Amino acid sequence: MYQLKKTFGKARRGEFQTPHGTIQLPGFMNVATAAAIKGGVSALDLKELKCQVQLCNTYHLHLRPGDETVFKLGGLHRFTRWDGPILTDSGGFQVFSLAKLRNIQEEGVTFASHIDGRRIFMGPEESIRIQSHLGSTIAMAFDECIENPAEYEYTKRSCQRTVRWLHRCKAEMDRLNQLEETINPHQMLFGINQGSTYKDIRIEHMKQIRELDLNGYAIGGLAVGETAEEMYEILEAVEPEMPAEKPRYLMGVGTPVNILEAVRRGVDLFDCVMPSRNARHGHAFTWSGCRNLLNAKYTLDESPIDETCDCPVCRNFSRAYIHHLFKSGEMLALRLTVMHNIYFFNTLLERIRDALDKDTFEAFYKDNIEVLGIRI
RNA sequence: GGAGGAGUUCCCGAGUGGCCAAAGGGGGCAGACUGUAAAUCUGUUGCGUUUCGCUUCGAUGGUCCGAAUCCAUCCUCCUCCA
Repeated sequence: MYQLKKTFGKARRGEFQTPHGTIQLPGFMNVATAAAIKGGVSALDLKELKCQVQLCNTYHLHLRPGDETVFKLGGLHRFTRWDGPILTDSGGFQVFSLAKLRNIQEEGVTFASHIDGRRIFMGPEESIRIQSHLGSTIAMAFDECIENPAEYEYTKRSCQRTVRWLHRCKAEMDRLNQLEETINPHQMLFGINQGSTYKDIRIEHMKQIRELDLNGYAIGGLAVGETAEEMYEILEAVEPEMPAEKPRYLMGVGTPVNILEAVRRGVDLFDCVMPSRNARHGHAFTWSGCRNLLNAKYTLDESPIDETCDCPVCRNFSRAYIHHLFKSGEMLALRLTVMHNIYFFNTLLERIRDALDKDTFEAFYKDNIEVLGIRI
């Protein structure tokens, strides 16, 4: 259940009530693909890092340990010891990212497992069944995330199929939520808008999927090669067609600048691997730009990653120490930098919410939009 | 004392007459990363006045139009035999 509390222009300050707690919006979801945030961060750390929601992946958990296994272990919440909301991605992104290993048909998609090469079939029903087994708070519809650039006619046909898949997802979810053994009988379903960079297809697709009265709506297939400007234009085109009384989720996005720009265009929810993946490569986000802790200039630098940050890492450790840990191949380097970056992204969204609450969003935007994009 | 083997650019290591400033790793320096096939990938790594010049393959001397590569002497290290 979504409650819109305040707006500034298109920007929305809201709350989303779920069976696992209320998500303050705009919000960031922390990506834990295989039921763990890469870099060694567990549910024990997440509260301290201001995490509201975890995102796990249907495809990965289906392959290993298997959704049946997670089901037998009581679902993702019990398995990972995270009691807050969990969103599961449907496997739709793997239709895009595993392009060389898959084959798309009306019924669904056949993948060659990236682990052992065996063929696995996943369609709307399979994806929803797996997500039901995982017991996530929010399930995502099974879609085709189209690569960029895409041909107009192909995009149109793909989106029509994604609509048919969405109806099948909804029917399967309604059925499974009725079953007695279902872990989370109140599992929610979000639909996903596609259409590549074609605004007319995007708009038409959005109009079709909003008919289903789902719990939320996502915009997918962005940040896959198009420019940031193109992405913003698509957001501006699609946003008026999105239901105002439902959360809006921009999938896989993005940089701090992307997030700020998207909030300004009416988006409520984000997820991105960037805080964790970039951290593993030494890249830290700060309130004065991003820095690479592997750079030699940090060898004797006793400052924290970010002088203005009050995360557990910045309160205790120096750039010089973390630089050394990276150089020495210590896994603590990854853990500390991932923790900082996750805290940074969650704090970014928290400050956006504060600014909306205090009617200072425009000033916040102006103060930060330039600096968040620079390299230091 | 005798016999054999080896010394290559920051490190390991390929190269046995010209296509060699010298493969491949590692290390160093930097870059990329957006619903995670990613603790991954890419570039670069002798010096300079940079479509060219200079110095460099243990040291010195030599053969040759041309030497990391062939010859001589020396230095250092390793293995085996006494």
